[in-house]
Amino acid sequence: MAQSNPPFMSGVPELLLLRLLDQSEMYGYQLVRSIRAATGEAISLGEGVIYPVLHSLERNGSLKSKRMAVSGRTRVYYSLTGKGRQRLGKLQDDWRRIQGGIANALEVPSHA
Amino acid sequence: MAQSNPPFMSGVPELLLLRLLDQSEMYGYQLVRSIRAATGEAISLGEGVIYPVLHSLERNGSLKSKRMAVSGRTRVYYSLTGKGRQRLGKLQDDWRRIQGGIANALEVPSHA
DNA sequence: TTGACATACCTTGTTGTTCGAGGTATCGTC
DNA sequence: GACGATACCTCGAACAACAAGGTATGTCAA
Repeated sequence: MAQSNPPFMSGVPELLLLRLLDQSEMYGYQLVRSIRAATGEAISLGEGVIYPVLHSLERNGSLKSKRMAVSGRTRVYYSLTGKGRQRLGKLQDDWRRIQGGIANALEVPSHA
Repeated sequence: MAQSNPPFMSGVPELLLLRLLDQSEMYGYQLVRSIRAATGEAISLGEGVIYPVLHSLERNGSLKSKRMAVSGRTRVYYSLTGKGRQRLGKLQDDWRRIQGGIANALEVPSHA
């Protein structure tokens, strides 16, 4: 990971993408902005992250895409497949487990 | 990351180590078990993760160590330095930001 | 006494994946 | 006709988590 955003980001782009696309189909450039909005500006992912993840998700059958021309520009809309929904479910479970585990570890009375 | 355990683990070993060592000094092998306990069995890190992180944290001045012989075996006890406490603070902030951002994204009324 | 298991330390190589920087092209507008 | 926004894309670097493997000592039971 060439982080510039701090750590804790592994798996996050995939989770966010699947989650947003489960709500409505979207195209890449739109997802870049939606992620900022959906996370309350807490997380910002560049196009250099979004597109590769989108492609690999499509390659492994979690997403399907359709190209559409909108006022001269081409957009590639992505939506979830059954496999994608399954993958989303698994990632959400994993996330909750890790998140809960860390919450446990952090909530213990502080040393200071 | 060679994940086999699921994703979402980047930065987590460092955070957990610093957090536990902020509460009391401990040695590596003990930390392996403490992490399982502190996270309610949600997170389990092998020695192959713990020791390298411990070493790199010591190298960069976040931890200091002292060797102690206990009933024939050598233990290396680690404790936080000022820099380590600072690092812990930063990581906790980062974690809370990411965690909050994802919570936002996930809590939106589900599609289904 | 030997075998197994827990304790306790360690290193190596693989592998994925995030990220910034860079690249193309169209549209609107000033 | 230049600029910024829209919209797609690729490449290489850096990092770090992980499994597997390696050493050695203590304890306990068969």
